[in-house]
Amino acid sequence: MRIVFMGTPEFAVASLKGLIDNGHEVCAVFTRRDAPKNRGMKLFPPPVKVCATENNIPVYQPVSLKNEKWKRILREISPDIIVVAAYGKILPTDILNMPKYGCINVHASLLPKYRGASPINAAVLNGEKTSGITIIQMAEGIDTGDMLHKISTDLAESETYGQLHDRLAAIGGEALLQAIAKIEAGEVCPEKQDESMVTYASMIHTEDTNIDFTQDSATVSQLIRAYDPQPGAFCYLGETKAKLFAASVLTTDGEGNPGEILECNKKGMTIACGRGKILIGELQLAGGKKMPAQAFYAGHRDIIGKVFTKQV
RNA sequence: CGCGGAGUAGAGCAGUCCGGUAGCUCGUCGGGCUCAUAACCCGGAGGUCGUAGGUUCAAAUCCUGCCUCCGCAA
Repeated sequence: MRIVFMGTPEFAVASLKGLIDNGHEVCAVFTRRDAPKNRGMKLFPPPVKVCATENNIPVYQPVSLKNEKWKRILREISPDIIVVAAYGKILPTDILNMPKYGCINVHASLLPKYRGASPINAAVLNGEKTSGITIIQMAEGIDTGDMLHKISTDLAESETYGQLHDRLAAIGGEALLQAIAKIEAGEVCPEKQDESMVTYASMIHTEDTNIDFTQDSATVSQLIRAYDPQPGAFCYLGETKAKLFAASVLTTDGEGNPGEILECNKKGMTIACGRGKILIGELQLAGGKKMPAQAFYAGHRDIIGKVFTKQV
């Protein structure tokens, strides 16, 4: 089967590698354009581009697929199927219908829950016990297509976004291969998504990652883990911005002064929430590197009793 | 040249403004106490202060170049 792969970030690399390693014919890779990033606004190639280049697969980086030029190129490649994984662009309807088997998408949630851009973060943020991968037959609209294949996985206690991301990326690769096998064998039975169960996980904004310690410990812990390690949930210690990582719930009851640092030891930093307490394993202050809470305490022996605040 | 912060023992920090003996907490090593310990007590090791120059009797500290790391913004 001739496959065109479309994807951009690290999450998609596992799927692409899975196709390559299992001998599928990946004729071309579409990915977003190299974007100016970070200090100095240097250009960075998307991870998928790096992987494709290493495997000598032609890479295309269109600004918009609506342009006739790209549709023509796709027609020339004439794939049997287009596999999309976190590509970050909308595919026009005529491209969705172009290949024999259409376009399928590797989505990192159990649809119809968490359609949209940040399904993995959303699962952690909302304290889900289970998440997974859904392979869908792409249709118009964001993640609306019929479901072809699903693999679910249970979240570990205090699992972070990063940990779940890596697991789901790997599972995504497996699910994709299984789905393609079913398609090739003609055994797919598309299942409609239950529209009454649909929820959305939209793009992450900075304010979403701002920690509010007046909430209960479970909610605070989930928020921190939902953005751990990237981009990192933040609050302030005095004037200094601080990102907190490796959060877990210590207690779920007991009133406290929200944000107050109660204790610091080898296990981490204990912080009071509106209800209950959480433990923070690592933190990072503006300008500095991420470090274990114990290391931070070594250089800041006066922090017990100080308070993390939502705003300066 | 997008804006800004920072490099001092293995880790985290102070000292820099105002030049003059290298300091703190943790870890580590040795010893002690203890039924025991992540607790406590005593002692030790470990740093050409990122790097290259400059100023000076004297530079972690003042000046200049370079390297590296980090936050913001995208």
